[in-house]
Amino acid sequence: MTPSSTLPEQIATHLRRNILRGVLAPGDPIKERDNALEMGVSRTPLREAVRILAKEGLVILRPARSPVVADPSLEEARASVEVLQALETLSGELACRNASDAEIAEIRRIFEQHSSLSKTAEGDALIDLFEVDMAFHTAIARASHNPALAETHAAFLARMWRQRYLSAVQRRARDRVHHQHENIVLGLEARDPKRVGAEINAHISALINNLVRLYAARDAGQEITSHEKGIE
Amino acid sequence: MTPSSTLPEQIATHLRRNILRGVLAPGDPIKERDNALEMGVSRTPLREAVRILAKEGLVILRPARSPVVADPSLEEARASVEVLQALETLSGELACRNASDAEIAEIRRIFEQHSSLSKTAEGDALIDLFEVDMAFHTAIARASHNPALAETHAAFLARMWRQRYLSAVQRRARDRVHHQHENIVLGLEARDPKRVGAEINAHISALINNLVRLYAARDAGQEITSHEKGIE
DNA sequence: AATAGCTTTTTGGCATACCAAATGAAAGTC
DNA sequence: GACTTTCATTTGGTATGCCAAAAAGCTATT
Repeated sequence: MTPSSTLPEQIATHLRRNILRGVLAPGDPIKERDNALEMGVSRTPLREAVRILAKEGLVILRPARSPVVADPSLEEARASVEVLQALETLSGELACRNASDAEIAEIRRIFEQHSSLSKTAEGDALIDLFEVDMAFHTAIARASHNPALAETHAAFLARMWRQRYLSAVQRRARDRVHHQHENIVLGLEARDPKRVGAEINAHISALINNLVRLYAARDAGQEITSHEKGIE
Repeated sequence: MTPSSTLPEQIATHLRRNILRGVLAPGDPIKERDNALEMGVSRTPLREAVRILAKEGLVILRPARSPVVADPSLEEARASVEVLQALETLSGELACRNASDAEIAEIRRIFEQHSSLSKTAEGDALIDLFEVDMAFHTAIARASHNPALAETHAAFLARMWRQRYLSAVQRRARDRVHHQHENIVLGLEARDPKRVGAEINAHISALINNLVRLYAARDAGQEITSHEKGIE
């Protein structure tokens, strides 16, 4: 997907995907020796890759300890999404002012691609669906013509990657997401900052609600998981 | 010699101070070999330190090229301050909801310290004045009780350190800053998010105006600087 | 049999050696 | 004399080796 120029970036992308797909579960340690040999690279670039993921908030660094895959509490996730909300709202408002017609047309194209995928996606295709979803939001951030904003937004998106993934693949949410995305696109085409801002706010608020439910479900299943661990 | 933290972090702090104090001028390359030997450390930790500063936006990384001390254009600075504005506004609004009375009292204390310093500060004391100014805004961000927000805010503050410093020490701005800070404190004590948000917005907007003037002045003096360079 | 202390092993941190790409200078050609 | 091409030097990127600290396992003692 990303023919990233530098090696550490490629490794980071690889690890990121593994974290997203659950191959590396939250709480798992990332041992630099093992992963380095496993991926056929040396420890140095892998080390840098881990720093990149740490900066994105996907892994936690501890002094003189194995980094571990981040496992944010509900409160931590909510706090990050709150910031994400402010960033995306600002993105939308600025995009109304600064985006070119071509950029808005591109955003609509991504929206329609997402909509059609959304109707059929299942199994592994869910990851594709999700990546299109992320591309939609990223395109809006870039259309703000504010590089610092787009960059920070991308960082928070990456940080909430897993949470948004778990939320986005739920069947029940898809219709709502479709309509909210549609309204955002319509607002951009009308270049109506108020409307876009309000729609994005509602969109992210729904995400927060989803997260609350997801965490509640996860915590309910926690006991079972610990039983399984005991059996192993 | 390991009182505070990890070695890369210490190196980053050292370089950061040098950048902010102007020892390393904007545009200067950071050659990892030279700096490493100069500081008596190896390239590996210095390399990591540079990455930390890059993440903070103080240095720019280019593929297969020496990193250079960032020298943001007016448009880049304006873009960053725009994000800072959104972050500080959100901080203020959340602080109205989440801050403890003690935290708000502390913010007032910082405000009053800043006000009294502002009346007399000159020369080197300007740095103290400025640091109190930064502490004021940082305290509000922390009072939001949103760690992700406080962290990101701190990052942008560091990124704009030099710009805000140049702006803050201007005599002409001091009265305005005093009144705006006062209104922010009053809004916080009344726990009125609308008011705090509006005041912070105005405060940062004034900063943007200041930056425009500062950059205009700097660009006017640019020719002289380039003459000096030519002589060297 | 349980626990405390010690030893072994694992793992991350730092230094350094090697490699490849980019830059600047010098020389040769048009 | 100017431009291009090439080669040397500089500099970042990567691999690897060594070291110190932490975790785990074992033994000895109570």
